[in-house]
Amino acid sequence: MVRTIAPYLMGRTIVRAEFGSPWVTPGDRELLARQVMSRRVTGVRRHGKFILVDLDQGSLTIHLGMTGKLLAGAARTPYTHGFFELDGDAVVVYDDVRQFGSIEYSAGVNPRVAALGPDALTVTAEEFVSKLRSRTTRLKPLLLNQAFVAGLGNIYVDEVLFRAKLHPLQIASRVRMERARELHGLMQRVLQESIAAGGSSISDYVDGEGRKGAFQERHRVYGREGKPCPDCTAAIVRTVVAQRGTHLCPACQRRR
DNA sequence: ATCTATTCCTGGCTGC
DNA sequence: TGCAGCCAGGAATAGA
Repeated sequence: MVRTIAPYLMGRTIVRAEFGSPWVTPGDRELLARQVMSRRVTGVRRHGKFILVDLDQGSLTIHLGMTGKLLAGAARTPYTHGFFELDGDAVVVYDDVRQFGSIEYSAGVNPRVAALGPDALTVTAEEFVSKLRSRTTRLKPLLLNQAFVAGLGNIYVDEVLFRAKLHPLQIASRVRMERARELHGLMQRVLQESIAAGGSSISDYVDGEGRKGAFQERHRVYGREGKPCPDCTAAIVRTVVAQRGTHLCPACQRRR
């Protein structure tokens, strides 16, 4: 999303902003509009799942939640909860059917971003391995924990654990050093492959220009319950771990 | 520190 | 065809 929306925001000045949903933008929405009005976008970055739009004063922190989208040049819909008009007649809207996303302005570092762990794409193997092996919790909830590593969601945790041949309920501290190192490498590889494929469009996700991704076609376990494991042909199983649908190959990912 | 259940919202799908 | 019930890429929170 950041890669496709950045060209539409970078260097431009916000000339008008409107916000609608009290869920996406709690508090005073007119104040928020005034805070971003006439501000120039000096950077569009990401940390984990948070999109950081740096302004010449302060910054916007955007989380897409489950169904949020930033769309360039799109018309408003009943699901448009944020509207940005920029100089040069550019328009960027924030659409969000379920309204689990958020748009926040902060003068300094957003506190929710400050609480995040290192980004999954850039954390070093050394840091990842040592942090992982210091925790006594199970792998899946740990990898979903944004304060541990920021950026993995439910799809990618399942996909990464499958590729690493690790069971989602395995205790993190009991993963051997070498396996933890492999897990780190696979985590970054899967994320990079997905980004290159435009992401996973299960139902709603599209990029800043409205294009669907293709990585869902390369999922090996997520959403493939009952289908053959790509590695051993056993049937993929769906269970629930940490209240989240969890997909795994019971033969390849032995619990230990 | 870790785990569980619950909550926010809407739409799509399944089964009766 | 209609409707109830359940499920969904997230994350905060309360209580154990």
